[in-house]
Amino acid sequence: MPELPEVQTILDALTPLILHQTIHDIHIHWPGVVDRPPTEVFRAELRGRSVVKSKRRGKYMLFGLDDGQTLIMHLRMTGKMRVVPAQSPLQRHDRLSFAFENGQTWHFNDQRKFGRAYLVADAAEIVSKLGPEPLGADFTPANFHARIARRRAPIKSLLLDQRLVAGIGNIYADEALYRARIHPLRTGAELSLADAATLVDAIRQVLQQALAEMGTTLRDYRRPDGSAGSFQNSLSVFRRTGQPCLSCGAPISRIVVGGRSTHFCPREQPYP
DNA sequence: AAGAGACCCTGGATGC
DNA sequence: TGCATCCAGGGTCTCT
Repeated sequence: MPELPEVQTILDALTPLILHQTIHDIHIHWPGVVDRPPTEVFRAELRGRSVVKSKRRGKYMLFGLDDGQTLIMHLRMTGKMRVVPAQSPLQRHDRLSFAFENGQTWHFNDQRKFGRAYLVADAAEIVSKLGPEPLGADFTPANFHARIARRRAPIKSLLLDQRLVAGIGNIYADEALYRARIHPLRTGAELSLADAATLVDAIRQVLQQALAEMGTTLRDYRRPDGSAGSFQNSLSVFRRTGQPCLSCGAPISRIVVGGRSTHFCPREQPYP
């Protein structure tokens, strides 16, 4: 569930708590959390290491280690991070814990077991398939339009395709399409260059605002200190089915697109 | 190649 | 109250 603004907010809060702290033990509470390498290799390689830099790529968190390897984590739907004293009790759904020499422990908690950890020599192994960062310089109307121009899938589905643009999930896809006044079922091929430019701008604006508000808390998302974001108070369409459009008053519609619930204003976002 | 659907899980909400 | 069903913010895989 965490999308770009939530992942960035979590990483910003987490980084100062773990940077340059030496890991002296690794506890894998549920082995499926480690995607690669095999769990015993994962433990052996990480013991004695420290994180020397961190960054976000799409919805992935990348932790550069002092030996040059990269620890990559993805929160998927319900993943959370917290850093607490070592004597603090484990919580239900804790999947992976890193104990530091400074007496603090970094826990990864994930109710639905979708989240994953990867330890790789080259981060590209995991993130090279991702499209451009939506807030980066190469996410331009011309580039985006060129990549969707021959696609017949609904634009809503294309926004969720991380190979086209990285970091957008269901909430911000719906919110961006509303701001751009584009119906979610319009296909990529139907969108003009001007439409693409409007959408690129809407994506940037909604993500920037959500970053400023520290993300959207619906049920599970929490920052590492347990506090919530506030963008849920700024949602225009997401999970507002039947409620009046903030612009025209028409009731917000909910449909399913590509298996995902999709919310839009039928008057502000007409199907042409 | 691109698109649709199943699947991985747990638990909260809803319906009977 | 108890039980069944549906639903969830993501990503990957298979099939067509």
